[in-house]
Amino acid sequence: MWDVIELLFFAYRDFVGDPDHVLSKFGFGRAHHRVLHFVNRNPGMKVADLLDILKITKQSLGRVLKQLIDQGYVEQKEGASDRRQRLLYATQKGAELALRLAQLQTTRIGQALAELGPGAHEAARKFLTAMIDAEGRQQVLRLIDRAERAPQPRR
Amino acid sequence: MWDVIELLFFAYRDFVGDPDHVLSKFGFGRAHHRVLHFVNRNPGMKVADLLDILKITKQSLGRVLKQLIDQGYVEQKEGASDRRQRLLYATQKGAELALRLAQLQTTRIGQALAELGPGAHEAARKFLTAMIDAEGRQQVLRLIDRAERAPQPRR
DNA sequence: AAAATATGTCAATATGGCTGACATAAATAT
DNA sequence: ATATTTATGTCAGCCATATTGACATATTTT
Repeated sequence: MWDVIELLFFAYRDFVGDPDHVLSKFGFGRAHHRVLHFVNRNPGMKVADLLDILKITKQSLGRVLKQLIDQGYVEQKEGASDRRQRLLYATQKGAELALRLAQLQTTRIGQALAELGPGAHEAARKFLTAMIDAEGRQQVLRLIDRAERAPQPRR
Repeated sequence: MWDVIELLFFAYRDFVGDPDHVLSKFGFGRAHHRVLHFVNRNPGMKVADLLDILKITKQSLGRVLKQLIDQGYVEQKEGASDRRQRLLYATQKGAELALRLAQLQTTRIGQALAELGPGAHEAARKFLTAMIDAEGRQQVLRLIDRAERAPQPRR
């Protein structure tokens, strides 16, 4: 088990290291990446949803989100049914950056899985899923599933 | 691939969440955990080794390490052959805390692997290893291997 | 009209990174 | 024997990202 603890530490360190390097050139950090990633994947997301996913406070989110909006990576639209809501969308510029960052990570994942056999993707998915808190796990899977089958940006 | 990106985010979030909760009661943070963990696993480690593993600056390490030493979780000994070195050891108190934190994580890992089939441990290990930067990967594996076969605390 | 909700904002604080400069002791090289 | 390099520590200041608590606004629900 101890080996898994340490491998997870090192794997995650390198996994986030790729995008970190690019982000620093934009004056952004890991926090911006997370926000941009989830907004891009789930267009029309509410602020509250994002807070729930990231498990941070709205004050923490506020600063980062404001920067992304001010610099034109994310935009807000009033909710149609509930005008209090600010639905979040990645702009084209935002989507491009999100894609670029995700590609660094998918490249790493792709190479890793290619080194291993064919069942590796499924095995990794199952392992990671099982590592998530039992509560919340269904929610996470729903989120991913919904994003996966989404018809893509609706702006 | 995108699912793996997100699953890794959520899995890691919950994985470090367990110890974070305990650490906050001690006035410690994630940084203390990492230091204590590696020192406990690799008794007699040099400061330089630790810096290399954690990939942080000595100034960053300094503050955290000082707290662990001042509060009796870690102790330093002069290197036998090279008296400039400060070899690091977890005290009994430190080892106990490290163990407690590791148990939270091994419990999570154990439950996850138990949910999956018998080959899951090996599959997880291989996947995580393949996710680590190719350079450094051997070094990481050697580190883990050495710790694994170590005869335990030599103090 | 009152209460609850979604969001934003102000102010203060903590943690854990960073850079740069400088200090000390001990080992190594010339 | 002196000079250089190495291992470590420390001071001072900066930045990013998180926190809590209090309060403000607009809108929806009761």
